[in-house]
Amino acid sequence: MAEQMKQTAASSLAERYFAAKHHLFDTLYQSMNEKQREAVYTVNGPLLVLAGAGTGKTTVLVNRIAHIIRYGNAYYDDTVPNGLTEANVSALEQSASVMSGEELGQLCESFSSNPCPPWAILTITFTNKAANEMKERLSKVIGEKSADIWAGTFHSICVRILRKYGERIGYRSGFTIYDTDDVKKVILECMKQLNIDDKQLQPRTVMNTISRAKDKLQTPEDFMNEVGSDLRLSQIASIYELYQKQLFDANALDFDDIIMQTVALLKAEEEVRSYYQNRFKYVCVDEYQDTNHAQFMLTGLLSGKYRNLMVVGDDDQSIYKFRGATIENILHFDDTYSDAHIIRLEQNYRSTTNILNAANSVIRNNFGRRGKELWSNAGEGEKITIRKLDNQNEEARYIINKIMDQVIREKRKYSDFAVLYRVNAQSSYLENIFAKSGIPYRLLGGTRFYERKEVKDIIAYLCVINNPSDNLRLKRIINEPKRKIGETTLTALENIAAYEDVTILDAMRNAENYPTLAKSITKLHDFAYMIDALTEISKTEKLSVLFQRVLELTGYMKMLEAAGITEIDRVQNVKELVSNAVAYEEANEDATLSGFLEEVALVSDIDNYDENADAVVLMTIHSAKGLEFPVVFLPGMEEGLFPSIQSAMNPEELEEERRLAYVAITRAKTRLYALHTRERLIYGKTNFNQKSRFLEEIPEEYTNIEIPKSIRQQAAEAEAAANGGTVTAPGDRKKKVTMSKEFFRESDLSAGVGRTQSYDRFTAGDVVSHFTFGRGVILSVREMGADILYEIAFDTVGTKKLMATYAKLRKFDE
DNA sequence: ATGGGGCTGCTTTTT
DNA sequence: GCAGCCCCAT
Repeated sequence: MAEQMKQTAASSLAERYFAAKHHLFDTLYQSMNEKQREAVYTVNGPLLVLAGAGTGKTTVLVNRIAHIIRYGNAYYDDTVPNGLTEANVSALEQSASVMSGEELGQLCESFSSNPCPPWAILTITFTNKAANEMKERLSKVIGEKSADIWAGTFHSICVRILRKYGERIGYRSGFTIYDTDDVKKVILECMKQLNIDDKQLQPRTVMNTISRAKDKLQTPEDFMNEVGSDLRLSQIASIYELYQKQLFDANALDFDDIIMQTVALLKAEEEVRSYYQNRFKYVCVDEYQDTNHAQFMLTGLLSGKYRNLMVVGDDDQSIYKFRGATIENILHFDDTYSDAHIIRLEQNYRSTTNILNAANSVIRNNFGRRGKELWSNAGEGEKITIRKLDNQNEEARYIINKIMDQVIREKRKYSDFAVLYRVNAQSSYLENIFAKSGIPYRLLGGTRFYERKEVKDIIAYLCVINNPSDNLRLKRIINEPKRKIGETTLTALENIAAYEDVTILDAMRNAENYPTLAKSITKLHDFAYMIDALTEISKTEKLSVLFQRVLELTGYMKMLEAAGITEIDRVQNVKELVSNAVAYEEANEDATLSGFLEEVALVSDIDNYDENADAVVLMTIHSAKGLEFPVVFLPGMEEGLFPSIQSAMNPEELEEERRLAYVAITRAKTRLYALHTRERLIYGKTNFNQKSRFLEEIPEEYTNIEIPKSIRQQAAEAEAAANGGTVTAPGDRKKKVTMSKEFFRESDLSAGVGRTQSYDRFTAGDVVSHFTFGRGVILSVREMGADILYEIAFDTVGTKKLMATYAKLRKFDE
């Protein structure tokens, strides 16, 4: 009897101890909601976090990692300390309300259970930007220790593994990474060799098919066995085989190889596998909805020993199916990991309820979801503006007017605004009009920096220096600048190289031994020796010195400079490349050529997007994933464009488009404009598109459909206000428009920004000052309709062409 | 070997 | 609309 009493007392003491412990942790993380905390505490075993847009998943990831390092499995640990007394427990119970955050943190350390060193944690993200953000936030929370955490993209982590152990599956160090451009060239070459007509079988299709095969970890043999008697597929299979051989011979990997070969390495080499499996006690994967099968296998392998695998994703934001992402990874995570814990984050901290309700109503039309409804207590907010414009230029002007209006009236920053569109092709007209407006903007996407010819050329030189087998890159630069080494000589070189089983560069060094090269011996020797000399320099000198020498010795800079003004942009780009190399050198103590080339191969434009720059940002919806903006414009919400014409037939693709629409809507915090036009010029054709079905899916209660005033109405107003000035709408028809006394107004068809009643006229040579660009000198003046196009050399931003009505120039006075 | 001119064909999203 | 390709003339 007495024994029993004692036990009850002990267990209730233990219960109180656990309750107090939990309460202390809950207080420590009181800025988070219950679900978020649950995710932080759940450190052991497979964990799936379904995190809707804006639900604070990065916060969860960062805090969970910090928690693992400091406290381990403290929260769910069920051991009761020895000699627990009533006094201990009451002390704990009272601590939460009296302690500071720091003291609480200290106290909680006493509950630690298997805390984990930072080097045993791996976090995988999708973009470098996300990886950097993760590292930054981690270093804020846990300080220096964060440097030891492995945080990177799938590709950067795999490259790191391959650099270390790739030799075990036949890759030499210093391997090259081929981008889509390179891949296409190799594919075309393979097709030519195999006598497959590139008109009957599109290289694009071949590339995609091979890429999908690699996502599924299919080797050329696997693929060959699977295709059966299908002619097209067996053609692709033979291309795949040859392609893979060519890449391997060039010591090169494409993007898909980086993942696939790492998986192959981990599967084949027990020693390597157990090295990483022992090392990584905790593995976290962000954006899990965008992973493919190979990446699924990879995370499974890396976390294989401890099985502490956390994946975070949102099935509703899966928008990369087209490049092999399988939403099944997230939909079936709990099939594979039957003991998986699942947590849903549904409280949104980003947007107003009107925006969220609109997003929810759109995504609800998709089947095959895990089901999730975002909510927020940010208040109802403004309704979504839906507006029809006449054409894409009016649409762009509408956007500019709204931005200028809100910058002036609401004191918003330019960086509060984002213009998000479906296809990059939309960027050109937007950019044109933005450029004229004088509004600072940044355009992401389009031709990327590292895809520019001159940049790729210089990189190609460095690749050849780094990897002499890289024949593709060698061919790119062998005659750039012109060295009079043409098609004939090159073919001869390739034949010799293949026959002798040496590199093209070797064949060049030994040119004198081959009659077919007789005419070019000196030219070939010169080139090979130049590469040799640069290779020597690369071994002893710093990266920045190597860069200078490459520009000099190859004659590349001279070639650009000789071309004069027409190539001035290219000179700039090359210089920017050099400064990137210098920056890389400064940021990395052990800066190597391989390392730099690797970074170059794996960065994207979005990684360089600087959130601090005060500029409107223009980009595709895909690039905007993970970002948020107070005000978002969605131009081109039209059938045929969004959803795109090619998805209309296919229900699955249509669902992906709808998810993309969901991503687009949920980028906005407080204000959203969805725009569509009567006619649209795109890809050189004018289309008359219906309003997008996604807009029809938003209930009226959340939207405000703006009706433009009719032209007649405007004319009447103009009559009434006799003090108005005459302006001409860009493009055409003179009409009278009232100019308001206000700084500017939005008038529906004319749409101009800052059309003051009159503006000064300048002539070439005048010194002017601009709202954002500052001081500049007028270079040229051109009448354009009723407007004037000024070319102005600004002190800070270089030469720009601005329309007088938008630029709002003032005479410069000291 | 090179450079220009004209033509075709392709345009969804990108680590 | 435009990039990249091919063919032809130098």
